[in-house]
Amino acid sequence: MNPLAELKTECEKLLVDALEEAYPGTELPPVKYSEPPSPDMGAISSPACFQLARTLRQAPAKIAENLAQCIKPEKGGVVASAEAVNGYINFHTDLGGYSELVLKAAIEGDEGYGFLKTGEPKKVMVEHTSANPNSPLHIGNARNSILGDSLAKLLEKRGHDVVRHFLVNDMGRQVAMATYGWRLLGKPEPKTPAELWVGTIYASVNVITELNRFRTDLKEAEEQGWVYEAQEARDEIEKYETAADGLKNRFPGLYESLAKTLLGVEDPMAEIVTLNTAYENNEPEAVKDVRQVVRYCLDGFEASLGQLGIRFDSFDYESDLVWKRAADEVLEALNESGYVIKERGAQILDCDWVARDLGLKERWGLHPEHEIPRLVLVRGDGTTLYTLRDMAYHIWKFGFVDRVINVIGMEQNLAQLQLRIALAAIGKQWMGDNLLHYSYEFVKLPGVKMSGRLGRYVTLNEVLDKAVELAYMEVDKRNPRLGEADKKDIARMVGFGAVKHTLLSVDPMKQVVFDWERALNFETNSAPFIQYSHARTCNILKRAEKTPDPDYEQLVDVKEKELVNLIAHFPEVYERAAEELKPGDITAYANNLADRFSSFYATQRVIDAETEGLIGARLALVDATRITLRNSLEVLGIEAPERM
RNA sequence: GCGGUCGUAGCUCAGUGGAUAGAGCACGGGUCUUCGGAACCCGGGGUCGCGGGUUCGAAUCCUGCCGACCGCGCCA
Repeated sequence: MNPLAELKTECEKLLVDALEEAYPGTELPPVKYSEPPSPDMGAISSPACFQLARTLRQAPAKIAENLAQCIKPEKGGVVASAEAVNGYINFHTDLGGYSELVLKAAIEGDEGYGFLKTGEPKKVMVEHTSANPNSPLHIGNARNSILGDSLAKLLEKRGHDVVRHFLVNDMGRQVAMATYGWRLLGKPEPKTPAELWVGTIYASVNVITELNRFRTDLKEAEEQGWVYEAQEARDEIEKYETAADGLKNRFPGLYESLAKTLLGVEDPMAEIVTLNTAYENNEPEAVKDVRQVVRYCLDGFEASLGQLGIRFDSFDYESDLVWKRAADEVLEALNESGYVIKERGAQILDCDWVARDLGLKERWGLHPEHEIPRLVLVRGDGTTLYTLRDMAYHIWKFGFVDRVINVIGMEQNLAQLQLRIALAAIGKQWMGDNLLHYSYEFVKLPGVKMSGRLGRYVTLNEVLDKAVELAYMEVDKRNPRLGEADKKDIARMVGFGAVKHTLLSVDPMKQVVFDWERALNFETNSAPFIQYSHARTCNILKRAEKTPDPDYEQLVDVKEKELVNLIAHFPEVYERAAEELKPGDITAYANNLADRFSSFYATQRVIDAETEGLIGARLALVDATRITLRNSLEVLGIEAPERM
């Protein structure tokens, strides 16, 4: 299952024995192994001599020499020899034995190859996407969805029991605004795509009311002769007018129709607040309308993400928590904790006090001097704020899972920290300990930031459509005789793969500027490149008419050794990626493997190799590559076509 | 002001204490009598933001500074 681990164990034993012989009584430092720059220098190497240099008071190179001389590989093992180079001890593997061990592990492991199981399986919830249900998913939300789903897959393969949840933020003003606009239009049936249509209504209402507001401001400023204020208003008006132009192009007549209707409304914001309050109070008419608008959006989300194979186990409505008065108990517990301050009728949690009192700063690795801002729980007028509901939501989550991973943008860093502190304040520190905010940076458009309020975004659907269209042209060009259904199927896999790979291969903490060219790149260092390599492996295997007994000793070429080494590393690469929640490690690995395979493919013949034994061995190598590429793609949520 | 994140080739990015800092794109030059050219091979191109420190060894850890972004709501 893990051939590399077997190799390491053997090296470890040889090192310990050699050390005892060369330097009796010396302890081998904790194991770390690295790969030599070239497979010609060995399959694996130990830098232990650098660590030993201090205690033994000798140069690392000298120690390595002495140690290497004492290393006596056993017969039947996979280590053939060891040599000292620059202070490293490089282990060479037995020509046939190691290749056989690795390739058999991959081929026999097949669909399970590399997915090392955890010793402590847990119930884990991954909450991701949770986009406001009043605008379409854009490429920024997509980063969240794709990361979240990949995390879920990584954890599942590790043996955890994973559920995927989506929090429906239906209590906000934004949703009320969208619903209000929909009512103004006479509650029409949505145009498609429905979520873009709803998003346009929402942004239009927002832009129109803001424009009206700033125009009034401007008029007043001009009358009063306030130069600065007037200029400020003019700048805002310009910004919103630009947004309005964009919106007018989306659904003909929609913006104009809303603008006309809103002209007759004296205070639209007041009406939106009224609708929001009615919804909060569970009034049937409001519930019916708001839920309808939310439904339009969620159906769209499910359709877009469903294409990508991303699905949820549950959609949790914030309003349900409100109607159940779930926050009441939480507030009571907080008040009993003694950490709550009252100020002009408001109730405020002193987060810094909690953190100091419970030693959370040290426990969670926060700056000890840093004062954590306090958190208002209840307003002066007695109404509650979001955090209370969020606490109730998380207590509910922890009712059936051991660990929660929230995939949420980094702008919520403080809010998520305060949430954990608040949970600790009411004696639920274990929840704080097991709540991970998986933070990521937003996606920028060249020059501007995306904004739902202004209706300014590149939608996920747009990106997917364009990617698939491009992929189709590519497939059609290369494989014109393929059936139409097959072409479409392949184009879908390739196009979606390209988009996913682009978003997964960049560190989540890095801001990315959305770039069509990069997202739709099909060349080396992309999903299509990996998929293409996979298709090639399949093709070779399909064309092989016979599968002679492999003679692994004939795999002597550097390119073959590189491939064997890479395949051997997959279990550990996966394990690390799953433990550290870094899908990017897998994209890098898969690229590397595909790259090395392409290089092998260019120079080594497989099905008409020189000898029968070599044909068999290379077929095994190709098969193991195929399996490893496919398994890598699987945890990334990218499909592996057998031809393209 | 305080806190967080980021700063690596012209561009987009890998690289969380080990050997000569790597890919792709772009640029220049090559490879097909071929299991699929979405390919392969070669080349130019780097003060790893700047300065100090820790270490046998630092892009990586610590510290100061500079720059970009985010946060510090009785919003959600």
